[in-house]
Amino acid sequence: MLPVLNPLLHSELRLAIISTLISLEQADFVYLRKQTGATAGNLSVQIDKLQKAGYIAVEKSFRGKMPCTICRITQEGVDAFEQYVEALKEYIVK
Amino acid sequence: MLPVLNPLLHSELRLAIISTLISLEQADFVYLRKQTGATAGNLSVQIDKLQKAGYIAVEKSFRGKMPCTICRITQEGVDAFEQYVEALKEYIVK
DNA sequence: TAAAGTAGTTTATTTTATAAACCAAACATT
DNA sequence: AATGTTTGGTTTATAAAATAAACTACTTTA
Repeated sequence: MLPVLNPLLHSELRLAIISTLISLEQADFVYLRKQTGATAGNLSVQIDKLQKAGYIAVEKSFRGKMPCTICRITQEGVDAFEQYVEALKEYIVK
Repeated sequence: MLPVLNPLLHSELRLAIISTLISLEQADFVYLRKQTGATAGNLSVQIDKLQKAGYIAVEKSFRGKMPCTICRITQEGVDAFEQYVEALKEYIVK
């Protein structure tokens, strides 16, 4: 039997967010929008889900006078991602 | 920008079906149920979608007196899967 | 012949993803 | 100084997808 794919990570946009944060360890909302091509609303919702799961940490501050939302991956997020990738390999590597 | 993941393949169950058929090139409904752990209803629906997309070919026959649904991957399905895997690598390989 | 099992399909429900609408503040224009 | 536009989001509504539950049709077994 094929392993279960963590449903929180098996979503294009959430995977894109995590994937970006894995190699960058910090990115703001605007950067994530550009990197993922997502709409602001969708990005906002998915960031929220990842935060509630403890996979990312979100810090709201200001850059100058503009609001700025900074995201970082947590250790829990790194672990979940690595497990997800291992499971995924069972599907895509013969 | 990260590439788009074919939404038809970026689904745990449909990916499991295609993944199984890639290495087996033929499998019946019962085997797919065991391999994926899916319910019969869900499997039926997802097989249908893959067939309508032209990614698999479905042949209904009888084994003795029991109905038997045999699935095979098509060339279109192989191509789509390979493209999907390439896109996915952008997400999971740093 | 009644009950239970097999191989599915159809339909209804729940969950998820996505888009559209909105908000508050900043900046730029006339 | 009001008016419109852009930025950086959030909230809410809608569409699409996954899943489960119910059903069908037939077979096997007791």
